[in-house]
Amino acid sequence: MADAARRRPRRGVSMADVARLAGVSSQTVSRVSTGHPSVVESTRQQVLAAMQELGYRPNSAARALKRGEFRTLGVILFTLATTGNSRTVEAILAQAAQEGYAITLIPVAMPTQDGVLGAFTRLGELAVDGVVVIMEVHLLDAANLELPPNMQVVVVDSDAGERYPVVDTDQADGARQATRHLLELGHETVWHVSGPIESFAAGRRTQAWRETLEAAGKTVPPPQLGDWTAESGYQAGLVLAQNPGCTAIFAANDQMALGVMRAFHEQGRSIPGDVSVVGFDDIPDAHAFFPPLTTVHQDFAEVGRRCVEGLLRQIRNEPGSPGTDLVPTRLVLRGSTAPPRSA
Amino acid sequence: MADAARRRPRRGVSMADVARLAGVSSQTVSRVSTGHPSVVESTRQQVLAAMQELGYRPNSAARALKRGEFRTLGVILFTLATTGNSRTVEAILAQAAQEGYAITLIPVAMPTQDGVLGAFTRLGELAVDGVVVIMEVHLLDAANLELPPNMQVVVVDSDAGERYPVVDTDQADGARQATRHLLELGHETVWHVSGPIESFAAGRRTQAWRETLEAAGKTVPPPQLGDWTAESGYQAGLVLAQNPGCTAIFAANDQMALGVMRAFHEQGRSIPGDVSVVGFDDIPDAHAFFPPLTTVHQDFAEVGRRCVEGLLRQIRNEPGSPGTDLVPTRLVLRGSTAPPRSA
DNA sequence: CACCACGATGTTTACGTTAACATCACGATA
DNA sequence: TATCGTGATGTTAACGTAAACATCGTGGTG
Repeated sequence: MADAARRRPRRGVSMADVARLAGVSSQTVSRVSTGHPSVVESTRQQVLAAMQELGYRPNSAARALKRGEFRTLGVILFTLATTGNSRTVEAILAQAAQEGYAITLIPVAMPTQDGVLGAFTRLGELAVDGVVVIMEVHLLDAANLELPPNMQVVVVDSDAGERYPVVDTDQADGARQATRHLLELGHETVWHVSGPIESFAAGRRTQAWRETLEAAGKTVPPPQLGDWTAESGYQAGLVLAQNPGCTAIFAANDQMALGVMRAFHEQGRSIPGDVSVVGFDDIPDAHAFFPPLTTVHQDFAEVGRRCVEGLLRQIRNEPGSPGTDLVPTRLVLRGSTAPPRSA
Repeated sequence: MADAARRRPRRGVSMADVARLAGVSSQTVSRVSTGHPSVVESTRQQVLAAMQELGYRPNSAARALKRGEFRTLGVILFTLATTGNSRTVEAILAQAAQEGYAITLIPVAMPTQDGVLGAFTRLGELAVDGVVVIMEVHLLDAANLELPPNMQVVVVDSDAGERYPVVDTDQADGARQATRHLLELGHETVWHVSGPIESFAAGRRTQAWRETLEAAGKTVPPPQLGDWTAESGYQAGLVLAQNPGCTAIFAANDQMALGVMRAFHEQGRSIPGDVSVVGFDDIPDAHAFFPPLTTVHQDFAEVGRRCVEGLLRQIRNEPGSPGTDLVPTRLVLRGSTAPPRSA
């Protein structure tokens, strides 16, 4: 065990070491390492053998220094705990890997915990060629962090369209589809459990819900304010369950819909018999809820794909389409919605 | 808009540029940049002003090359889609940030998609000082990927204790607590919905469930095989619901428990009246399930903390405790369990 | 047979930073 | 006043790689 530490050389094996052993120049080693064509097969084999023997690994710092690029993208976020964030990151990860890029996660502590970031206070030191910001840009400002100048940026879920290219799910259209679906089933109006006010996505969903009701000439009930958690949905559900006139609910995400449904179950109200519920996100569990949840499907994979493509386009200095890039949503019909009893 | 591209210099601003503008040597710029004490205040201000004006950002590749370390840890995983993985990553992220380390995510495509990884075929090129492997090490082997020699490694959720340091939740104890709880409530025996066979964690949970039943002299019903998804839990639930003797179920994770409960609800069987259900993980939504789920709480934050600490200890060549580091679990009692009707 | 083209390989240099050492000015001390 | 120490700043070199250029040998062509 103790020799494990001893065995580890302070510095790694370099091209020069490999070159010496293989009896070639280090440039030839470099050529083998990068797959350059003009190396004769016999030489290549010698070099590969030497690499193997010494356990050579290219030093990516030196490589990045020489090439002027890291082949790494940063992702700035508050948390991975929300389904939306982790799925977006996963999609970005997949797409970036395909393009030969690595992903570095950059957590931003909330303003209240400032200083926790330690060495990362200065975003500028990051070894990345560009960043995807998965949060409200103004929250970044609030956290007293400034995106470095000359840094390529794409923003998700934000109103930063003026300042940066934005990729986002078509929040408004999704909310519109959800609300219309409930109206078309014959419900008098649709009640709403919203996300937190500081979220741009939540704001857009609420706004589209309101506009859809108004356009249909329906009354607009006061929205219940939630915070994305199932618990907040439960609390909202307890309030709504008091109201016998409430027969249709649009929750701004699936977790809150889950909480709402629990509240109604506990009150002995049936879903969708007494009340219809629609969510937003289409998390993997949504179809296993009781009843399976009708919800707005977000195409996170597509969001991730467009983020990476947009960012790489900027990095490669290719012409890009600025402005907001909207990824369409679609309503997935399941068992949590039905016409009202009276209909 | 077009000038945004033009404005961007091909190469960044270097210390030499700052030094020239500030009228000092680049070494002094370096000292300011790294916060070295022996720089007189007036000089410091000049340098800072020059940095500001030129938009200087230190080049971390050069820095890493010089220092011989990246201040970055890699996390190797298949997916972020499972709650366990994303929460573990989040915890690792938080702890690493506190230590001044960045996190690079390294997705490993399944063997069937080999080649997709492109530039990452050779794990060795990664710009990391060490890696956390969140997967079965033998699966890494199957994917034809080899951990580079001389790379510092910590493994989560694996049986690799012989080859690498391992940090893991105490799977066995959690499963034991869950099973015992149901037996103590008076149930004849406990049925089980397991995770996929290739998962070490799933195997340990199943094994501990079986041993607990045997130790109590109970019959061991055949486990239902799931794959962590709510859908597979639902399928298992449909099977178990056929069996009137089944009054207590231990599902290997919360999502499958969710599916199981839906199956029982659909059959008109009440929970916990007719059947008690226990999950594993304690995902945030678990207390919003209907009914709120009794489950085994995993301390992901602690797992992440110990991973990072263990890895940094290795990197810093400090004496570490090898072997498997088990993080305790605890059973959280909620509304999905009760004594059997007959009791 | 002289010359040239081309492919394989070697040599030089620069990427941006920082450790180590060198220098310099200034004030304290004998 | 000569000397020395101290703290601020400058100079040099090296980290590992790869682009650019240089060299060498071989085979083809007029």
